[in-house]
Amino acid sequence: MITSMEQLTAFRAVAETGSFTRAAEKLFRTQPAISQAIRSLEEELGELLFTREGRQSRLTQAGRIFLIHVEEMFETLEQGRDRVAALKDLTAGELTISTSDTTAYYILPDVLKRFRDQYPGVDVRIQCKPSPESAAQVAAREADVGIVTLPIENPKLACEDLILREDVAICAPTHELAKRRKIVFQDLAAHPLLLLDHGSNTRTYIDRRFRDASLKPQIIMELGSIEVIKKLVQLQFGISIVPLIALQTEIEQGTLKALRVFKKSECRTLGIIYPERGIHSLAARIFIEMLRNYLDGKARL
Amino acid sequence: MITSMEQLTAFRAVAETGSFTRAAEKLFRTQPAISQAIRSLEEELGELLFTREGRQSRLTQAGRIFLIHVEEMFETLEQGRDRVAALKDLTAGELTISTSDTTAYYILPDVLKRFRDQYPGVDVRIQCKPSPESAAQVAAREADVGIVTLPIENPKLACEDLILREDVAICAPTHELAKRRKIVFQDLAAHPLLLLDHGSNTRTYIDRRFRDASLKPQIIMELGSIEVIKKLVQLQFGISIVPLIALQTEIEQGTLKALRVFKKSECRTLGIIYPERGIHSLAARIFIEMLRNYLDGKARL
DNA sequence: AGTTTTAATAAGATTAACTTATGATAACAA
DNA sequence: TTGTTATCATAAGTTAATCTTATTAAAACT
Repeated sequence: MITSMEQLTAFRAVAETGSFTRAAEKLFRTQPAISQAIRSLEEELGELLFTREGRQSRLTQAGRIFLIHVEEMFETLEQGRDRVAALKDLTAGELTISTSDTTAYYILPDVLKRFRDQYPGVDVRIQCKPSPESAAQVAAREADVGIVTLPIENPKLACEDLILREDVAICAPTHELAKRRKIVFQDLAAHPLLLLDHGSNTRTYIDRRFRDASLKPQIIMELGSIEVIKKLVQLQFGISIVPLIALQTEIEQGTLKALRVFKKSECRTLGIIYPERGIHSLAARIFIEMLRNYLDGKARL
Repeated sequence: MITSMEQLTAFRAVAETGSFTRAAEKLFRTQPAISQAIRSLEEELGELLFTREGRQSRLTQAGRIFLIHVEEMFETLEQGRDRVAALKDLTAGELTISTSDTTAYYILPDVLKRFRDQYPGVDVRIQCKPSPESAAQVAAREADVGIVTLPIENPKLACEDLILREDVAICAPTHELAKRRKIVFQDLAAHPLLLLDHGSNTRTYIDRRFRDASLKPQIIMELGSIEVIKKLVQLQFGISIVPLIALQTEIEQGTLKALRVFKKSECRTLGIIYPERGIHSLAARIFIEMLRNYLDGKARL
C-alpha cells in the first residue's frame, strides 16, 4: 500500500501519454495493470489524479501538482545512480591519503600529477601526519589509505609493503668521506652532524641507532627541514643522515654524495595501510598502483 | 530488478541505524529481507553500499553519495503527498473562474472576499470574457468553472442555473416613469435611451427585443460602462436598460428607480458551467456554494 | 445504429518480497 | 585460547503484491 515505484512510473507514463492504454504499451504492461496502479495511488492520496474522459485522460489539479514532485523524485534518483556510476569509472569521487611530510614532499607530487591528469574528476586530499597518527586516521576512516613507515600494529588495519625506506648519510662531494665506497656508524660519530629536530620520526630512529651502538655523535645543528640540511651539508657544515627518497635531485646532479650506512635488514619499510574490512576504494587502489609503478622506476642507491 | 521503494527504505534505515538487524526491527521486517534488499540494490548499482565489519556496517563512498540522493528523493515524494493533502483541505490549490465583466464587477467581489478569508491558501483567478468565450475556456480546461448567461450549447459542458438574469429599465427617481409601477416596451421607445455599446451581450439582447417588438428606440448615447450609464440616468440624460444585479447600491439608496420590463419567462438565466466529466474541483464546488448562498440573500426587484 | 476505442473489474497466474531456518564470521568474555 | 553472543549471508518455502487474461461498460467516431 506504500507508494511503489511501479505505481509512480505508471502515473508518470499516463500523464505523459494522456492515456492508460498507451502508458501500458510504453511500459510493456497491460492496461489493467496501469488502471490498478493509478487506482491504488489515488486511494492512497485520497484524490483523483486523472479525469477519465473517453478518448484521453487529463491530469486533475492534484495530479498536476503530484506529477511535479514525482518527476523531480525520479530525476533525483537518476542523479544518484549517475553519481555512483561516475564513481566506478573515476569521473567523480574523492580520495584522502594520510602520510608523512617527507613522503608527501618527496614521493607523492609526481604520482599526484599523473593521477590527477588521468582522473581529473577525483578530488584528492593529502593529510600530513606522523605515521602513528596517519594510522589512527585510517582506522577512524578519516582517510582512505595511509602511506606510513611500518610496522603499524593495529588489528583493524591491513598493511602492504611499498618500498624499503632507507636512511643514508650525505656529505658534500668534496668531503673526505665522499671518496669512501662504504662507511660505518663510527665514521658518522667522527664527523660534525646536522640532524633533524627531536620529535621527528627519522630523528628518533637515528638516536636509537646511535644509542644501540653506544656512540656519541657530534650534533652541531638540529633543523626542522631536510631541504635546509641538504643545503648546509653542501656548504660543508657537516654530514647528515636523511631518507634516501629525499635525495633524488642531488644524486642525479651530483651535488651531494649519498653513503650507505645501514644494511637492508636494518632499514624500515614504507608501506600502505587501509581498513582491514572496509575495502579501500577503486580510486585508492589505482593510486597505490600508480605509486608502485613510480617507485619501481626510481633508482636505488 | 528496477529499484523498488522497499529497497530504498531498507537502504536508508541501514544507513541510519548502522546495522542490518536494527534496520529490520525499525521497519518491522526480518534481517534477511534487509540483506536481500541491500544486495539487490548493490547489484543494480554495481557498487557496494556498506562495508560489513562485524558490529556495525558503514556506508562506503558510493553509499554516502547515494544516500544523499535517496533522502532527497523521499523528501520530494513526501512533499508531493503533503501538497495533495493540502489540496483536500483547501490550504492550497488554485481556482480559475471565467465570467463576464458585469458578473465579475457586481456579484463576485463579496463572494471572493468571503472565500479568500476562509481559504487564504487557494489562489483564485478571474478571467473576464463574454459568455461564449468563457464557455470555450472552460471546455478547454483553461478555467475550472464559468459563470455565464445560459443557454450554452456545448455537449462537453454541464450547466447549472444560478439566478434569473433580469434586465430592468432605470430612470432617475424624479423621472416621470418613476411613478409607474410597471412599464412596457412601448414606454421605453417613447423616451431618450442610453444603451451599452454594440457588441455587448446585453445590448445584443436588447436590440433583438426591440426588433421583435417592431419598435424603434431613441438611442441618444451608447456607452461602454454600466457605471457611466447609471450616473447619466441619475442626471436625467434619459433612461436605460441594465442588468438588475448592477443596481444593488442604487436601489438601496434610492438614487435610481428600477422598473420591470420583462416577464420572468423573458429573462435569461445566469448559470455555472463546468466540464461534463472533468469533475470540478473542491475549491470550485465550495466557491459555487458560497455564490448560491450570497445570491439567495440578495433582494429581488 | 454499429464499430471502435478506452477504461474498469474480476479471477487466475506470475513474480517479487518476505519469513523461517540455518550457517559463517567476527567481536566479546571468561 | 575457547565458548558465547551478535551480526550478516544464504537457501528454501511462504506470503503478498502485481501482472495478465477475459470480460464488461461506456463513450466517441463512422
